[in-house]
Amino acid sequence: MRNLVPFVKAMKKPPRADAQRNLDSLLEAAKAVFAESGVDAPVREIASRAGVGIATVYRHFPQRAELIAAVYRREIDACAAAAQALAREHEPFEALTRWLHRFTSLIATKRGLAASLNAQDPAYQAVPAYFREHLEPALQSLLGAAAAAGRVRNDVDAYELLRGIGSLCIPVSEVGPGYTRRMVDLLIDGLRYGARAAP
Amino acid sequence: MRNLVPFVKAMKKPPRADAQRNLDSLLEAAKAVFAESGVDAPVREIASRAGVGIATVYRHFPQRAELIAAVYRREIDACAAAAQALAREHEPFEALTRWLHRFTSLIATKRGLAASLNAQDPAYQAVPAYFREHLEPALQSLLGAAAAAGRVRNDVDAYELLRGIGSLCIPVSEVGPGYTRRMVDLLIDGLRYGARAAP
DNA sequence: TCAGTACCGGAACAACGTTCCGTATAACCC
DNA sequence: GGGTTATACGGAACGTTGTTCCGGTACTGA
Repeated sequence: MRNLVPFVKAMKKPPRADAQRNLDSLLEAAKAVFAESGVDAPVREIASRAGVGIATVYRHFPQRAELIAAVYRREIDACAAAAQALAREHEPFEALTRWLHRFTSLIATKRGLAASLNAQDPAYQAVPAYFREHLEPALQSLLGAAAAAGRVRNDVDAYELLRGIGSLCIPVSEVGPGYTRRMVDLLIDGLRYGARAAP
Repeated sequence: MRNLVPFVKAMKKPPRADAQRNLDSLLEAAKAVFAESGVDAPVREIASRAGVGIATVYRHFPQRAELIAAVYRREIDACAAAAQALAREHEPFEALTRWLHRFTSLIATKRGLAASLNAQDPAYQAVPAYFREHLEPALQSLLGAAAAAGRVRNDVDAYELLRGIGSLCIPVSEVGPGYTRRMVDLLIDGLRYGARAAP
């Protein structure tokens, strides 16, 4: 039988029951508050909705960005996972555009998420980091496949494209509905301009 | 001789000499502070640099956006004026791209300006308004000429393009130098995709 | 049941935008 | 030049946020 000591050492004690309860209601409250007031909602509002003190929020999430990432983790992971399915079911360019549109609505439908993704404030830095870590590989492969098929140019960096679309998802005043979609499509058409089949 | 009364009535009294002095040092101070700390710099910092009280700032510029617009008014106007010269000296598509790049650097080189251009806070609303009023007509004519020449598609709205580029100018972390330029060029290539000569 | 400690809540501090009001002074008239 | 008035001034004060600190609470394990 293998020596279990290293595993036992690596295991950390489970958190206290009340701490876990608080964490759960915190995530639930944050999700609700983010939905109705945007991700910049005051910490106090999230805390009071969760029925906990302010310090409890900071104890679990020293940086606001970690809370944001935790709330949207599932959706981000699902978006990343969708890339493989799309690649199987569609030809490369179609898969790419469908995924980019999915990514767009992931970001654009959460009020303030796009803005926080692009914020300079160091408290938000973990948000783009989480996005990069999970979504860049997904886009990378779709982009590579479409380029190999000669449907898009091959000189565009996946992460930069991710950030560019993220910027275009920031809501803007005085524009008609569908603005974000039109701009993202324009960027996608830019990908197609000058595409050449691989030699 | 024409009746001068309506004109006299329309003329407003010149401001008090000290008020004008304060306005001047305020603009100068704001320009300096914006350059070194970005356009989000605290009002107190601008006031103290100008040697005036906080209330004086608010008296002249009730909305922060008005101060921003006032500081950059000259550069915005110059950018608008450049459109005509470019249209004279270059063929339509070349004129369009040169102008878009000029617009890009106007925005991207002022720290925080792009972000304030896209902010949702109503206190910043006058910034996009000023940009729209002065720059949309300029872009409109360049875009129309390039579309008429069949060099770019004709289904893109000038104001939306302005806002899209504005969003892409928001600085982003973890990307290499030239990111903004690459994204703007990608958008421009999108304009070219599917262009048809006018019938 | 009881000790020890992990965890809690809210007061407290700092930074900022914004408003208010008593005071100072430039402009005008005589 | 001197007095009067409207204009403009400055900074204190208030409300809202992010963030930290600390005295107290209550869960866990024996």
